[in-house]
Amino acid sequence: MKIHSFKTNESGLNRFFGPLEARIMHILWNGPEMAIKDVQARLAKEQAINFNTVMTVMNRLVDKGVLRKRAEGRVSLFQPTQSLEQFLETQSKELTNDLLEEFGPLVVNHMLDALEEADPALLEQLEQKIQALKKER
Amino acid sequence: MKIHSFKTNESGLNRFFGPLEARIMHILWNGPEMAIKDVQARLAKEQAINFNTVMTVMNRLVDKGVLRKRAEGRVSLFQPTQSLEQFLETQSKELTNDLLEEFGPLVVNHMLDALEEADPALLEQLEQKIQALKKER
DNA sequence: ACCTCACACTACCTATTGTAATGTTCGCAA
DNA sequence: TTGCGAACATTACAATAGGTAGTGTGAGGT
Repeated sequence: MKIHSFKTNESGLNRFFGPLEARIMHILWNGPEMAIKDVQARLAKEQAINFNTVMTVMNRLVDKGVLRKRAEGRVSLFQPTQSLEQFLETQSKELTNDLLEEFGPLVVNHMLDALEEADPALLEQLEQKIQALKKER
Repeated sequence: MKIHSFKTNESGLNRFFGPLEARIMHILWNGPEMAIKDVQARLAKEQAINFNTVMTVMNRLVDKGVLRKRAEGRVSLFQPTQSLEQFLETQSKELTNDLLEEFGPLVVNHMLDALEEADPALLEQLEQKIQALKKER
């Protein structure tokens, strides 16, 4: 399984995951390989949460292919299959492709408007990349 | 209500709607204001479908704000609140904004790669738009 | 007065996500 | 040796979204 929906009304990891899933991924991405208990302990700092709840969700994340489970003696250790950077890289690439595929020229227009508003420096970056590409040919 | 998820594993209208919803929107976008019965008739050409099923889904689309319902005597006539062009415009703009907001510079890189593969002509369009923007300032 | 047709209301099914009780297994300690 | 406890597995229930459809209601024409 994989991520197959990008939520437009959320932000950050919540765009790809449910709220609990997102918190779990956040923890695993900002720490070492962990057991369920460890993750639960972290989550419990904010508010009480049942061990089994965490386990179920973590196992679902394994099913989805975003976490890897490894048996270490009697406990299972979990870690993301991709680094956060890789994940964002993959997702943004996929989304960008999808967007172009779906909307083509329409997106090119919005791109610049959005780019300008968001961060004019990105416009520079864009232009330089275009120049670089042209030289290649 | 509004559209709040973009499905990466689908294509076309199915990225924004469920399969039946998408077929209904497709019909309404490619024809005049219609009654449920009319839509059902169109759908039924492909395969039998219950009138009430169509009604329920169409009413949900009204709740979501993508269809407008208007009473004409005893029947209700439906039509999209936006043209397909407007809808795609809105969606692509929103998605583009979201993408930039979420990923910033990361997207700028993918954008060009994707653009080149998809359609090098778009690259030209992009460059020209950048030039135009620079002149403005 | 009643029948029909369009619409409303309600409900059930599947999938996803959050939640958690119950069941199982196995090492270690008494 | 027995049995407790920790970790995992299994199962299930709730909510939401979407597809499906039965039953209820109301108004117009006959």
